[in-house]
Amino acid sequence: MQYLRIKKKKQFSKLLKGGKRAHSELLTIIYLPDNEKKMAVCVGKKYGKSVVRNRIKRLLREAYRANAERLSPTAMLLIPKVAEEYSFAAFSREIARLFRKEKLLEDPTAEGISPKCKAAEKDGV
RNA sequence: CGAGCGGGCUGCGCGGCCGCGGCGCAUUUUUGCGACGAGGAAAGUCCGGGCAUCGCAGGGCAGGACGCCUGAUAACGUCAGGUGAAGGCGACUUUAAGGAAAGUGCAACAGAAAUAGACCGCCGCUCACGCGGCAAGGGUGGAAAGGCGAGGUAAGAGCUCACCGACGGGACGGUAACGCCCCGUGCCAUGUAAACCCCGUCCGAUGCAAGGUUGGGCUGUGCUCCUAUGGGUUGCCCGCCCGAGUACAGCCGCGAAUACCGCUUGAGCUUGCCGGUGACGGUAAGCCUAGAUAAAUGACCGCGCUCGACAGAACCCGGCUUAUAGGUCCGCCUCGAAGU
RNA sequence: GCGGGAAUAGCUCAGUGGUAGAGCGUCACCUUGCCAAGGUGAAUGUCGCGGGUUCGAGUCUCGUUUCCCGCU
Repeated sequence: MQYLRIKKKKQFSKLLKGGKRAHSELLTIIYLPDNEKKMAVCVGKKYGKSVVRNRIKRLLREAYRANAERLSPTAMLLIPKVAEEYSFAAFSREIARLFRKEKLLEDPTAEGISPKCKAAEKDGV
């Protein structure tokens, strides 16, 4: 599953200015239609030490990757909320829910999620 | 068997599958394959270096750091071995440990008195008031003119003597710190130098966001400060150097907190041998072991167990300090109890 | 990443090594028919935390925690 990383300051300010926002209990996404799939993760110092911050970034990137299969070309910024614990299953479930809610999937008739997420949902974490 | 002391090692493992980072080789333009990919503290940024730029190839003042001795080292505030002191029955541990006889400051309260004296007291003279002698005892304090015993005395006092301590001199051992012995001096005088300070040793400043290359070139119009009351150079002084900053318009290549270099082969790691009590040094062979830049290690499944702590490289090394679930090993180590 | 600084009463700040203070706020009383203003009095600190030096640390010193600022 290919996607690009957002790196330039210009792209960030464009996204923050004109992007649409969607919230859930665990995270906020800011997105804007683009010609390619782009994403970035935003984890500042308030989340904890470097080990904790790295952990959050990895979990978010992996959760995005697992759900980005049928995503329409969109630039997206993922911002988690401060919590005691962070888990992949919860992030993945929330991202999938937000994508459906905001109708960002290319084929809206197919309600299917990746088998990985189904397993995660079964665990009910 | 119990309680300790000192020192070291390790920091979940195996397999499958999807994914990430740079590298190499193919493929030729985005894919495939391959090996590699965080730590003992990567942390705090407390010291010391390398490297780079600036200054100078000059000096002085100020400031800072360190401080028993010898050694190790590129260097250190680090390390090793030793000395003294303090603590512990002991194995052992801790130690910013020069100078108070260069000078200055401070020592609240209490206490008679804080570097200087006599409150209670003791003794002599006197009917008494009082005068004189004394510093043993009491009391205050962190500290009150070495300690303790004997002689001595009116009472006392190193006044005298023995022992211990202090100071001075000498011999011996040791590279030295120092140790030990002998002789002498009755002992002119508290503590604090992590108070100023003195003595000795060392230190130019700034830090990879250092710094370099590209980032256009040319032309025109200007503006600001200025040949010394300015600017730069280290906090200051002497000395030294002299131009600097910026706006607008035009043409071809259009990302600029960017791209590339610095950027990982180095006081490197492993093993053996040699020298040294040791830190460490020498030598031979082998090895290449992260290099990102909105910043790489994650998700899922299966198995095992003690159910996995502290924690993530950002120019690189040597230390220090702080955090750390546990597991495990070593020592003709120490103490206690019981038995032989 | 690199370099600086701060922490004292509820708040804003003082504080030579010797009993921790000021202003505002709080509480009680006086004044008033009542409130405000005014007056009188009182309470309030592990001096961020843990060692060390000292007879004695808010102060000196070492470590540590949290916060703030500067450098592109």
